[in-house]
Amino acid sequence: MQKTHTASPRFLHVQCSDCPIRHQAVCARCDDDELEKLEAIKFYRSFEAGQTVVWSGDRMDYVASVVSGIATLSQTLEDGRRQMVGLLLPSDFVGRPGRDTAAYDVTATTDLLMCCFRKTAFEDIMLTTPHVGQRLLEMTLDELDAAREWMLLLGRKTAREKIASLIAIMARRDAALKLIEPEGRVSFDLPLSREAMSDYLGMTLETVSRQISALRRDGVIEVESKRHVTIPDFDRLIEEAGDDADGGFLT
Amino acid sequence: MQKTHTASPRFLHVQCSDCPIRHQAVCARCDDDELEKLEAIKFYRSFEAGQTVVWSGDRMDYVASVVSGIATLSQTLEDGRRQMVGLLLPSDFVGRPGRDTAAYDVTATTDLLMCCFRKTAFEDIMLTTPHVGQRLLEMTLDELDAAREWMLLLGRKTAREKIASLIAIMARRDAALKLIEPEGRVSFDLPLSREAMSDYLGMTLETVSRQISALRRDGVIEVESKRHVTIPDFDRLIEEAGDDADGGFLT
DNA sequence: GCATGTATTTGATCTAGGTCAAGGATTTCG
DNA sequence: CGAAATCCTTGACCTAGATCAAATACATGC
Repeated sequence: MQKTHTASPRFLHVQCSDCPIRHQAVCARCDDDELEKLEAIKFYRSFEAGQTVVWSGDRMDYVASVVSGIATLSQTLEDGRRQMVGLLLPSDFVGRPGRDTAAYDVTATTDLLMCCFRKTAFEDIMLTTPHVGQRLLEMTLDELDAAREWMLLLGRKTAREKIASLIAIMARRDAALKLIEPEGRVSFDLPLSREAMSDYLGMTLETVSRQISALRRDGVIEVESKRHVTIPDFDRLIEEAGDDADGGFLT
Repeated sequence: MQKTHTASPRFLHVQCSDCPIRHQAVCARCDDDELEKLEAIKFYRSFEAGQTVVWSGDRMDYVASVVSGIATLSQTLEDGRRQMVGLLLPSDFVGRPGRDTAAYDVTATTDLLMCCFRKTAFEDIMLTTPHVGQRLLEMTLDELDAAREWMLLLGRKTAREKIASLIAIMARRDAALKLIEPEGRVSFDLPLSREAMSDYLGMTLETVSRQISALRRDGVIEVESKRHVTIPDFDRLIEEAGDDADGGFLT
């Protein structure tokens, strides 16, 4: 499943970490000329943990890429039930060319730095620079795959499987950013609060907490502090996640 | 939310129904020259209701667009739990340029006719014809939005809301194909079996059946035969679906 | 150090929806 | 027409996870 698409956005991010503009996966294939054009229309915005970047329905006249920190996309029912529908880690892209209002609430989960491009100017660049559009298509298709894996999780997995899946996803993405292969023991910080996890998984935060405790009791994970976990045996975790062999590129 | 992207794939389908090749939303903006190139690499495939088009992981060396009938994309856990992750109605697109194996099981729910394009040839056309890629990006972004609305449904809606949502979605898509606005009374055939609905909604077919009965008892829908329903008051249905005002372009 | 506030864990209970099982209703095919 | 196969409905019961409530950890500012 993953073999064919050569590079994931995260990976590109790491690859080019010495050059600020190349942090933007979307322009990974740009030459210096093109980067200059992008440079001209870019600006940075930063947010504190907990701040809202935009509300669903608000005008959003830029597209952006996460430089550091974590943001979430979520949807809400009028009575307040909330479902996360996107998790943005460094190098992930937000915003939709061709649409001028945000479709989801975008929230900074940690302190967040985003590199933004004015939308209309970005659209112009897309017209003259086909590979930016092509790259965006690849990224969107990856996101669609992730969303569909996520749908399987939401619709059919048990609470325990959901938690195991999420921990595996976070471990993998963390490892990807660090360029460490997830072999054997893996140790990392959970970037999400219990509440955020519950929004991600479509369950309550109490159930999240209980299942984490259960996985700890059963030796699937070790919990050093509330936020720091170690996975003694990654394969065991994957098994608990109920995933198909190859398992997720869930964003 | 919907205002900005000008034309949905379904709409294009209807608009161009006199020209077979234009059934393919992806080439809606092609000129005659370009259509000719597409014509050269296209072929048709048909399937009977219940047949599998491809299994997840199988080689798939074409991309395709549904001409008539209905297909589903679904994912399965090893123990057989199944989640539908895509519903393909006429004019919808399947397949991913740049990937050579199917990521999901594709199944014909009804008799199905697909218009296929050899993948490598299609990719070549994409390189020389930017607007095909652009159109594909638009369509993919629409699908991603649909997937995310679907995630909200799977993660947070009650059984009753799920059924109401699904009926609303099917009614809307049916209406879109017929170019009839869903005002007042709407009457149509459910294109899915109870089991397929349960795969869509992440619940059991018994619960699907019970909730349909409940909505009938409460006068939200009228059920003429197992498969034919009438919606006396569309707004009432939307309210039952728990949706935000604007409500779904759920595929 | 102490008060205040927020995040997390854990317990006790309840319920929506799953599971198991039995009947109807429709279609298909002889 | 009747047998067989599907598909759908309904009932009785049970469990995973929600809900309500309390206790515990961990910060932060004073």
